[in-house]
Amino acid sequence: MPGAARRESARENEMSEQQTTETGAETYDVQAVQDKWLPVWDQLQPFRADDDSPREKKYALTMFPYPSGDLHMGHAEVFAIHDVIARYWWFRGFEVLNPMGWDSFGLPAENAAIRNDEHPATYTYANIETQLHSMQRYATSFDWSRRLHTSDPEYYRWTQWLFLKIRERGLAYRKNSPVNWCPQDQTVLANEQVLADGTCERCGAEVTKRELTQWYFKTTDYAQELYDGLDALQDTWIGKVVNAQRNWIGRSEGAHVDFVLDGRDEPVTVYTTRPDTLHGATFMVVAADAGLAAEVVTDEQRPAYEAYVEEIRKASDIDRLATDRPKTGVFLGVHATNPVNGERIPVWAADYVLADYGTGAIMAVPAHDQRDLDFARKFDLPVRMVVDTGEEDPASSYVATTGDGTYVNSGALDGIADKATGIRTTIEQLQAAGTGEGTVNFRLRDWLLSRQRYWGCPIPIIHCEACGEVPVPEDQLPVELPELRGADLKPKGTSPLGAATEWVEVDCPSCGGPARRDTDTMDTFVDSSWYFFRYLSPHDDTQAFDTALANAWGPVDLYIGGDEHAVLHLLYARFFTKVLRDIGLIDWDEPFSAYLSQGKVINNGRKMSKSLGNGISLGDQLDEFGVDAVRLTLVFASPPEDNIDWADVSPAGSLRFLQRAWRLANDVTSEPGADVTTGDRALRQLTHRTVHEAEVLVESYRFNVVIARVMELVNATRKAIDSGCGPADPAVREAAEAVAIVLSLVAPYTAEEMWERLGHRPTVARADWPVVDPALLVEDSVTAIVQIQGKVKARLEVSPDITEADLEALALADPGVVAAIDGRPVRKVVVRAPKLVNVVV
RNA sequence: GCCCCCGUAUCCCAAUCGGCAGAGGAAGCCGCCUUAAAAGCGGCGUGGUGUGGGUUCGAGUCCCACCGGGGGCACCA
Repeated sequence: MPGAARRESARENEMSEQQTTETGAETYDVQAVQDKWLPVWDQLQPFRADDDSPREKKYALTMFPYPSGDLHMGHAEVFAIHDVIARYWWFRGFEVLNPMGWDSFGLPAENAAIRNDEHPATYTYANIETQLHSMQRYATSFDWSRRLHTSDPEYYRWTQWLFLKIRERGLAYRKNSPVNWCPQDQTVLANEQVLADGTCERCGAEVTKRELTQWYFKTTDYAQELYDGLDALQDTWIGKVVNAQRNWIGRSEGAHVDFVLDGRDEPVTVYTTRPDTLHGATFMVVAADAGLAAEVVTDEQRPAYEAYVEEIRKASDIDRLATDRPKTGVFLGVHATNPVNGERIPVWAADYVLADYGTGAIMAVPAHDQRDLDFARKFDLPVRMVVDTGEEDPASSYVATTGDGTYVNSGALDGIADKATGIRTTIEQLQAAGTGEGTVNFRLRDWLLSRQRYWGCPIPIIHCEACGEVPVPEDQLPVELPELRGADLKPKGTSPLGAATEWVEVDCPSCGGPARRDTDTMDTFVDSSWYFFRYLSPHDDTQAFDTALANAWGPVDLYIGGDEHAVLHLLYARFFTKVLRDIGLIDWDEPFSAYLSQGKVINNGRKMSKSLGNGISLGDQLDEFGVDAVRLTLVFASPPEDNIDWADVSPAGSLRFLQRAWRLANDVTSEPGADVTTGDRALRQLTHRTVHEAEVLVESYRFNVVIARVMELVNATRKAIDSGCGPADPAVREAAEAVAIVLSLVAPYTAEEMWERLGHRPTVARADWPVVDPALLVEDSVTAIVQIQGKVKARLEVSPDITEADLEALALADPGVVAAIDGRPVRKVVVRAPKLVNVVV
């Protein structure tokens, strides 16, 4: 048992730390320092945000956790990173809103309740208390007065209210459609919750399809704005997240083209990104599972069509998602007319055309689209090249050509050699003829939010046979969950709420007749799409949040979280924000001005997992090395967005450093307030440079480098004490105080202890950030390098404000340089005073 | 297949505007301390920046191609 062995050795360390060394020097007792300061901070409450403060406001936000068990290494990392920023903002004079809460609805609690025959709240709230305790011990700077839980009726009352507001705007609707169904969890999943291999992201079961009537939010109404908004976030959000959102929204430009179908009044509209290849359309394909196919199929072909639909229904999602599987399809017996050349082309149904993308129908141009070409080969349909790219004719090569080329067989386009012109010309033609138009299409679908589970926010709708969907009146909110527990919650394909008869059966609020409550609950992503508004006034029982407060504090200045939410949660929160703006509740457009994602904590190159037996227990690490050393290790290991391999880092080394820093405070012998201007200049310069760099580095999230700089200062101060200006020099005090203050961003216990030993009152967290003296940032002299052909040949100590002419003269007079030039004619001299001279010969 | 990001020492990682490749840590090695070991303290930097081109007085940094790794999207028309 390595864990037990580690705890054993930790206990031995503690015992030895309580003794003093033979020289009488005290040793740093990690646990005692932690026990000492936690209650002091608890009393001082240094991080409570005041809404009425005259200071400039900052909103620091970290994704709130789901309460499953205790905190783990991943939480420890994100809280450590987040705390650097939050504490830094306080130091720099901002009033900082730094709240924390729990995303406390969700499946694990429900599963635990079934397993243990209890209520999901039991598991949920017990874990919240455990995590709260751990977060406090971890010395996070959260303002606990703003704590919230999304599973509290006081919270979900307003989730329901927002749902009704969104519905009033026509942005929530029900529709019957095939949806992703997880047979394991017995619930519907959003597209986002189905992995690329067709399995459930939560339980790994193979996802199937079901026809159900479900609630949706119209995220597609905001597709363009959600896409365009990313431009403004390009520089302040971590790049990969912006890229992931762009890919997810999937904007494409193309055209709608109308094809008249034999015997049908309404033309069929197809979506294409290549309207310029319209002359090469040799057949049309409609999605086999769309209503259109069933409608237009001829009686003669209907049996074949129905057999085909039956066949593809049986295919699993995994089969469907394999990109290299052979094309299948069936002829529908009808023909369509190509609007640009009047040609009649056959209409087929196939499953490679998706019902819910574009119009669910395509024009097939086999010469210039590989999928269409594969289909054409399979069913022996004609292939007509209309863009001559110089490559072999796709009709014989079986390789579709997609590049630029010269148009052929394309009427008015013939001879044009530019794709953009071809597309534009065709769209103009179509528009003039009234048979098509340029359009923009998105991959993004509407957000399916119904879940057939218990432990979530009830949907505040009553279904009445006479009145239809009736919203629960606002004064009757919240619609609280009925008391269900244990076996009542077992998945059975319909929502467990349906079994709570007394709860379900209600009088219609509109007509008073018998009616039934909606028995689904909302996707928990709804809860987390607006929690950052609720933090502004979490106890307000008159409104979801206060508009004035939202406009004062918002948007969030920096949001930190995991990559796993790069698309879903962040996109939904952006959607909610835009809707709330349109409702008139806020006056800004984007919820998170900056976004930083933290990497994962892994071990030995692999994700930590029970099955691999490579898990690292946060609790064990904290017991062995202390909170500060673990926090320091996590922040120092790498830039925040990189993964941290616990096998590559050294919490023992972190602890060693903290002890060295702590010892500085003990060694300082000058009094607080000593006149620093008389202190050792070299050390003072380093101190001021370190503080200045810390500012720049924190603001650019390079926290690992901040720590390296503090380590440098600690090393230099140690040297100054032992073999330099000595412990009484005020510069040593200045350095040690700067170390304590900067270090408090990441190691609050050690910093607090140092601060006290330096003769100050707690808390260092609210001490004055050192004022950087610009005069001390200027070097007394700098080393100028002299290069010949870019190779360093000499170094010169010069004044930092030397002129270019003086530096050049000095360089060319240097004996080493003269020797290196060796009499060759100087062709050019590049001077960058005061650092460099490059002589070209 | 399309789109993003990253390759620096044994390892984790630094390197404002293109300007001396090395700040910090880990490991290792050498000392000091110790009866000894561990811990502690002090010291030592070993590669020329994945590869090949290009631009430039000068490239880790900019451009192109390729290789390797990671991520997003994907029968999305």
